[in-house]
Amino acid sequence: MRITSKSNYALKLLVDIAEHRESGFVPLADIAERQSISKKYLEQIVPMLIKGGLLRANRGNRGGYMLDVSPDKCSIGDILRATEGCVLSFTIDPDDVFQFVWKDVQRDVEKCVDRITLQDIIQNKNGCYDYCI
Amino acid sequence: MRITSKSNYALKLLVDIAEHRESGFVPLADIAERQSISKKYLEQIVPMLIKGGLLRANRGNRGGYMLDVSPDKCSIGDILRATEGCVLSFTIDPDDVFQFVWKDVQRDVEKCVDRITLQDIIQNKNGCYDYCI
DNA sequence: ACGAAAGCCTACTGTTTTGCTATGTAAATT
DNA sequence: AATTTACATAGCAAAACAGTAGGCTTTCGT
Repeated sequence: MRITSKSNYALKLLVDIAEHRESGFVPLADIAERQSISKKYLEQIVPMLIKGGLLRANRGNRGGYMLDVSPDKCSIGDILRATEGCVLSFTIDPDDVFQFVWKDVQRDVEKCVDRITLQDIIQNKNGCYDYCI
Repeated sequence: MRITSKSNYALKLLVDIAEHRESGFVPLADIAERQSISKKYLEQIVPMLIKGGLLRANRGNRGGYMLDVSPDKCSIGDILRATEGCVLSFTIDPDDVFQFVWKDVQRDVEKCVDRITLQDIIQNKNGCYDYCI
């Protein structure tokens, strides 16, 4: 299993927006600079987060992005589902004898990542691990 | 995150060997045929499992493989660590601000997969999910 | 109405990983 | 010595990853 950089970028972006949510819509250029991520690459990630219901956009001058959920309702699982399609995938024949094993792993992992929210992360930037099993 | 077919093959191989462990060393050719997996591909997977301490080999006539741990001491986590290098990897800068998040996810996921053993899988082939969270 | 500032869309590219196949070598048992 | 097994290494097509690049569209402020 592997976490891609895309998911980490999405996390950075969402936390950045969450932390600047009083100032209205946050432009991507600002995020890209603050987080030192290629703006062009972020532009590809952002539509996934919108489709996933996590972000809302406003175009034009003074536009940008805004959270579409409260930080305590946005989990790592939500981010992964948005950026990677699903939390845990496998290329295994649907009627393989051991499919049930990986399905179970999938379910368990999903529970893990759905337990950690943006809120937790913002509050525990120093790493309190309160949300862990 | 993604489970590769290699891990599923390793699982099949280990379960097969576990189920035939009364008859001594199990030759790879038999496993390959029973599980309909390319023997040549299995030959690449098997050294990883040996290095991981899960398997023991005997060469020559009447040779083959044998479990080097009891089925209740061999977890899905052990298999993943052997075949994929680790349970959950990420290509994220070691001093990234959010490393701790993925480290925590890693730790949680590890707990999930270390809870499921070969024994469980052999006994619950019908999918009882007793070992799940 | 206009221009700048923002987001949106799509194509291309180098690199790495995956999922094998192929060929040959070494060891142990009979 | 012959056979049966495991061991080692190389190669290769397809997919996924991690971006880069260029141009188009919408909206706000003046």
